[in-house]
Amino acid sequence: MSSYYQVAVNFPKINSELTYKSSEELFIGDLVNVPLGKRKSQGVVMGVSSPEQIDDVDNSKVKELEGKIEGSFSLDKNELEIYKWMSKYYHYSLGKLIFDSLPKILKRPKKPKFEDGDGKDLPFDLSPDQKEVYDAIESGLDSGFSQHYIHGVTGSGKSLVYLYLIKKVLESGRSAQFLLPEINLTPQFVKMFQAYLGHKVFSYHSGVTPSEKYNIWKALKESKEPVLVMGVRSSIFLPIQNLGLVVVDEEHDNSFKQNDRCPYNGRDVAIKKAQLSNATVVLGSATPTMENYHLFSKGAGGRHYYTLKNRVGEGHFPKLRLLDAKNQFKENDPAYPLMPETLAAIRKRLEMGEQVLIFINKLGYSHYVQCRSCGHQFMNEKCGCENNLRYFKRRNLLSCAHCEYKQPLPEKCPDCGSISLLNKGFGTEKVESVLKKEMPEYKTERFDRDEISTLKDLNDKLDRFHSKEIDIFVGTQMLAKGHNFEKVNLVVMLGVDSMLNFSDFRSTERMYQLAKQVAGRAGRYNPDSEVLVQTMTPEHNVFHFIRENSFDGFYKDELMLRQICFCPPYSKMTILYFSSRFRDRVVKTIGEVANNLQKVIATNFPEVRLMGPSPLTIEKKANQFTWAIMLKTENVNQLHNLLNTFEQNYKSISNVSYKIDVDPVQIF
DNA sequence: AGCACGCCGACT
DNA sequence: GTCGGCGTGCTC
Repeated sequence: MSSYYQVAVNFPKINSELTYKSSEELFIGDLVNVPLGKRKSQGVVMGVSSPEQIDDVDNSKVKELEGKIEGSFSLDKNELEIYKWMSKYYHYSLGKLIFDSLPKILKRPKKPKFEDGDGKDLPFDLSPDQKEVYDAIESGLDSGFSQHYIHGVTGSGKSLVYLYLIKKVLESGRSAQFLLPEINLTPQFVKMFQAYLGHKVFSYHSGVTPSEKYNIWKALKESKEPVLVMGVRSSIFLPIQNLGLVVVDEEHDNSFKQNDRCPYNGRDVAIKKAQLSNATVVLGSATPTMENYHLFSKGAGGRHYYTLKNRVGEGHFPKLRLLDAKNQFKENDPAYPLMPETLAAIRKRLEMGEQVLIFINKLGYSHYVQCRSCGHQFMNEKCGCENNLRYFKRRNLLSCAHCEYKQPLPEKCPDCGSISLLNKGFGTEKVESVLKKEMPEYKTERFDRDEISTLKDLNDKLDRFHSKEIDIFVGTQMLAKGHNFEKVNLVVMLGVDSMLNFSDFRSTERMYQLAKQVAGRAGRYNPDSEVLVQTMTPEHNVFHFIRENSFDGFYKDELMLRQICFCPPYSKMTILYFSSRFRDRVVKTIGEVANNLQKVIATNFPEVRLMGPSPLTIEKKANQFTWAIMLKTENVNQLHNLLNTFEQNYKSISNVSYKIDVDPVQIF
């Protein structure tokens, strides 16, 4: 006799379980092949029932499933729980979420090779500050779920506190998970942890091959001994047994947010996972997100908050110097975008035998190219995105930031034939070329994605900088994270105005975080180190708080603004996106959806506010037009119920597809 | 998301 | 007659 099974199917639009029958005995969590319409798909067994329990589906429609997936293993209760929570919270198909998150199931994986840690004695004692934080967290390690935040300035030794806590947890026989951004997960960092822990340490990131990922998965499922998993966002799905501690370092980092497929935030999933496992969770950052600072510093819901205010040893904080860049440049100024004071400051440092870092959050030579006589802007029709093409001079390419489109820069304007083309805006490549011209006696090189594509490139560049073969690094955010440069006491920030003008409610927060990170790169050993910022708005409040080194002041000021605009942490936010190849269809559909939602809100969910619809800043990307509706509320239940109502009633007319982004990080 | 089905215009 | 372009509907 065959049994009936409720299966979560790997299919985007199906977020309810489908019923199949099978003569083979299956269990909850088994991964199976299933027929779906005229095709085959995969699924996860979520429930088992006998024939008489099946009343909600026409019995003749129930199909036979095709058995377990070869080489697969079953998901345990903990794994299913976190996936189910995510599926509900992010309004995303459970089956698709699971199959997107699992490693590729291999029939013939390579032989695994895992090494135990060395278990050396810990090299340094904790400082009194660090010890205090450690003791407070350690005392709760055995008493179930608890949440902690370590707000520690760059160089305050957060990592050492993590290391001590992880060691303690492993010695008590439980496992630990350490989540961090890709850029901080260097082999050296992993080796450091491996050296002082007497247990297995798994490292999980984009460089790990599918075969190794599969083996780590399998090893964790079978392992009973305590392990440490150090990994990026996706490592949150690894089935770590007997989890006692979850650490999320650089909690504010945007790389924890996934943007394609299910748009989850790995940091928030990590907190939920710790809760479901009765584990301790520790978040850490030098620049907390407004949301978490608000929750933790108030001690909401029994959360704990600690600060580490001092740099270890003789550490110093660099001073902030602002240069007003208003009306500073004439067209074709040879030093553009570097002001005379900036050049002088750089030269002075170099003459003292120091090195200099320059940050620009933009790649390339110019932001866009414009014809001087007719004003034509280069945004080729062949590129399916409605925005200007960025210019890369060395490769002589106009390239799109949103798709793969590239073309050589034409000799003359396609509209009027003029050969006078103007570069507007600047990026790392432009600044590099200006410095090479202005200071040929010093060696300037770039540190960005354009120049560095492999780990080897990265290490080579860093080695050459550390050995003083290079005097000036011109880089993007790549340079702002994690590195420590002894001979650098001047960092210059350019192009920050485009960051501050951006119409995202988090733009000031991001400016503050970036400036703090950048400051953290320099001046640990020198009392007169400085961060020099060229800006059109030196009077902006954010600079005042950076200069005063007052994060409390900044957060207080910013919280007030968030309250006024009813933005997180004072509201919960969700964005609904609608896309189609045809603009009129998106506009029509989203208009109808907004009207219907307003009606449902008025009758059932009065605490939800709807804004829009409005087009994205770049309305057309890769030949798809996208518009959005924003929802804000303090009432999380009403928001989720409204989204459920929408999903049940939405019928895709003329192929307009939608995407739900709960807790968005990027706004349009 | 894909894939089949079916409707319609343009072709041998 | 029939090829193919694309709008519509469905997945236990």
